[in-house]
Amino acid sequence: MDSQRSAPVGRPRSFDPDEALEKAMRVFWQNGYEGASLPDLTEAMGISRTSMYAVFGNKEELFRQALARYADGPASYGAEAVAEPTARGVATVFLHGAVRSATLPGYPTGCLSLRASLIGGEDGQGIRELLGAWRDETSAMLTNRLRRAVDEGDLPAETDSALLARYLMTIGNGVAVQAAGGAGRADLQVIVDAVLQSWPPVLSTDR
Amino acid sequence: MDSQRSAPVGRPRSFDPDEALEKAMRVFWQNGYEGASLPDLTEAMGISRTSMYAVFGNKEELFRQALARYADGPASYGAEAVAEPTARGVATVFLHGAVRSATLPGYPTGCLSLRASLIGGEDGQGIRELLGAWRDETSAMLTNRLRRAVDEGDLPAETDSALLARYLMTIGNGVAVQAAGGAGRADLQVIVDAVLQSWPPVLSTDR
DNA sequence: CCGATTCCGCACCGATCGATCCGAAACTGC
DNA sequence: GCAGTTTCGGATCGATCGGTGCGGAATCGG
Repeated sequence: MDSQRSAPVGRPRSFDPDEALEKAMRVFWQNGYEGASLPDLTEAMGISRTSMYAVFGNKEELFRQALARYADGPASYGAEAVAEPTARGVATVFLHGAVRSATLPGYPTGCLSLRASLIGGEDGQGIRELLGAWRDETSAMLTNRLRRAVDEGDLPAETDSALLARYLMTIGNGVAVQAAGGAGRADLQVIVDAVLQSWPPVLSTDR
Repeated sequence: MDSQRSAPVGRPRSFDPDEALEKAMRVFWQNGYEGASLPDLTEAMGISRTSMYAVFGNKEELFRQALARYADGPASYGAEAVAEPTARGVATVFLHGAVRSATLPGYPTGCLSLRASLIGGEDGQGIRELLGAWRDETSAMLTNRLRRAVDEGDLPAETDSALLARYLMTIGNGVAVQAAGGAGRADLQVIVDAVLQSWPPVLSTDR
């Protein structure tokens, strides 16, 4: 309804919140949640401490919005993957997206949520819950999509779709860690191609 | 030479350094390097702040020794793997070891070095170098072993042993992340078995 | 020009970090 | 018993953390 406030009088905002959020995302991506200090963030965003609190509330809320931007941007390959018409396409887009996202030129390597989640401390509990929820959401999205593939006959009837989703996320996580450790895009591309070569994997529970 | 000091007179040590190091390792494993505070560590070790500094020097040195204990204990599967007579055995022991180590009952889930490495901050630089060195050491160990397998005809002649080692570490890292996220041992076991089902993987650089 | 509004720089808060220092208690060999 | 040595709890240090409050500069509508 009211896209404009009641009385927008006074000094206008001198910076672009979207651009500031982009910078904040990169800092969190690079340093993790607790590793990114307020001076780090505000300096990168080009705004003062005061403005950050006025616009975003606090550090945790800033991270929430940065994560949302991350999920819609560099990490949108999950949503892209489930839109593929075949299960093989889902796996291909997902793993290729993981490689591309973890080795984006001009961005930190690896995965933002991974760098931010593997932290201790009691204050980071809300952050861990947030990241856990996002991870579970991705997992559920993949699981549902793969189950549909089973129903459609695109995957063997005995396929455990949840386990197969976990399989994909395991490879994706490994790719992210490797990228954070300095692995190049070409190497990781070859690795996920090798994984995709044996699709679908034989996830036999019995041994 | 002199296994005993010159004049061991005075109050004897009232705690077992080895046992204390074990406790410290668990705390680091659970909370990461920066996430483990001095009170956390000393309380778990059952010793005072003073004693910790007297015995280990500082927090970073304590972590070094805890990591060494980790590498010789729960994470010794890397060394065990390269002792296998076949490349398939190497991969099997490595991946099964990764699963077992990441889901040890009574221990934190996941991988100590992963939890400790993915942190920012400027003070953690020495820690990151230490963990990077250990990772590179493992990588080199696997690479050399796989190269030997190529020389012995145990793997195809055109195999890129370094890339194949990276392939194994990628899966292992993914397993560690999944375990840290709550994945159970049985699921991860099935996943790595599926990976091993297509051994050796087709790591074709050309597409 | 003027009041209103919003920005920013800066000082400040309590809490926690790793690290150090000190006095008292505990145990050794003589 | 007596010195010598080491342990321990606790106070303390400087630095940094996330978060807040304040005053001045800048920019709007009127």
